[in-house]
Amino acid sequence: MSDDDSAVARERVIESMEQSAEVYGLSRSAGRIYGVLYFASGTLSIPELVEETGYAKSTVSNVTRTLSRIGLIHRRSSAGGGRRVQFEAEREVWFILQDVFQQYIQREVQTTLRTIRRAEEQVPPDAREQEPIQNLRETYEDLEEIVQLASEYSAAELREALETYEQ
Amino acid sequence: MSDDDSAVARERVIESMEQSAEVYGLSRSAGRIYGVLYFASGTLSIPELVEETGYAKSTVSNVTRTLSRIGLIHRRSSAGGGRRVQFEAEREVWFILQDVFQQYIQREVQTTLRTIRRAEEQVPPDAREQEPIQNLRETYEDLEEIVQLASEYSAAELREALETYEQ
DNA sequence: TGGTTTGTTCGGATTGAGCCGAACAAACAG
DNA sequence: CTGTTTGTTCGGCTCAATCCGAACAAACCA
Repeated sequence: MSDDDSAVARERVIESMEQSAEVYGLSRSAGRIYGVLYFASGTLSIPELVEETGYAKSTVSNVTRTLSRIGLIHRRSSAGGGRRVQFEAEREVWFILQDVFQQYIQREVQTTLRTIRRAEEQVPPDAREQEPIQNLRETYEDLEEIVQLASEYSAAELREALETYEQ
Repeated sequence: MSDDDSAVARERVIESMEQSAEVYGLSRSAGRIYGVLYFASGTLSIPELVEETGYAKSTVSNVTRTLSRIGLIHRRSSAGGGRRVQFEAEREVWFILQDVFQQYIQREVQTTLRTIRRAEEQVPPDAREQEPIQNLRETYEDLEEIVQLASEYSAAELREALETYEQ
């Protein structure tokens, strides 16, 4: 039964997405809802997502909102037609990774860097605390630049940039 | 009071580390304990960490174990002397980021890739599920290579590799 | 040897996140 | 205008993580 095989394979991948979602600070339900949308041909409404995922309507409502906000799925407000809101997965996987990355890493790096800089200004130059703070700031400045540049490249470009860099 | 200023700045940075720890999947206590060790000159024992952080002895014991396992701090078992176990922070911040990165991203990428590959083998080539799975695999293969290469470079090298890559 | 310091392990309290069902609001269909 | 379908919001339940204190083991000291 290759139809069964396909269903099993699909389910495996979606389970894997549930796990990945947890690693990246999202909920399991977010992983499954995205997965169902990723494999769907076209768009799905909230009742359809309830049917496909088994989650409660309220859960689907909440999770789709956060997924839309981050950019993992898109809200297509169909003006006409019976059902109102339709959701579609962002299928460009690299975009998603960038979005998640941005959401969690870039923001963290920037707020941390701001705090460190303020702390460094406050510390007298001869204090014992000056050197470790400066050290911290310098690494985070590198990191900020790296994250910034990485977010502007495609996966293939990034890979090539690293592979061709020999010194 | 520049002494106070130093103390305040130090506290700010440690609080920032608590936050960062949470973002990277560690506990607040882990962030604080690392922070105290980062600013300490030399090593600290568990009782000293209890005194400095305000956490219970059991908490310090558990957290230092996990931090050692990941590589954020180092356990210096002083053979002689009154106190037994001494801890020292890994002060090379880039190493730490690599460790955390490796712990959370690299492992996730590899297990995901394994699952995707298995799923792709299982799916018949003409199935509707074939194309999205293949798409997923290709992006993750790029990602695996990127993460692998990135983990081998220093912050400065990585930054330079990205900055000099123009096409 | 007895007492103290150190470190780990256990059970339990507290907290927060995730999810559900019910209640509600709003749009649509008959 | 009344029913139904859709979507959001609210309160509550459950479970897991975090942290604490107590109990225990082991090393050190007098």
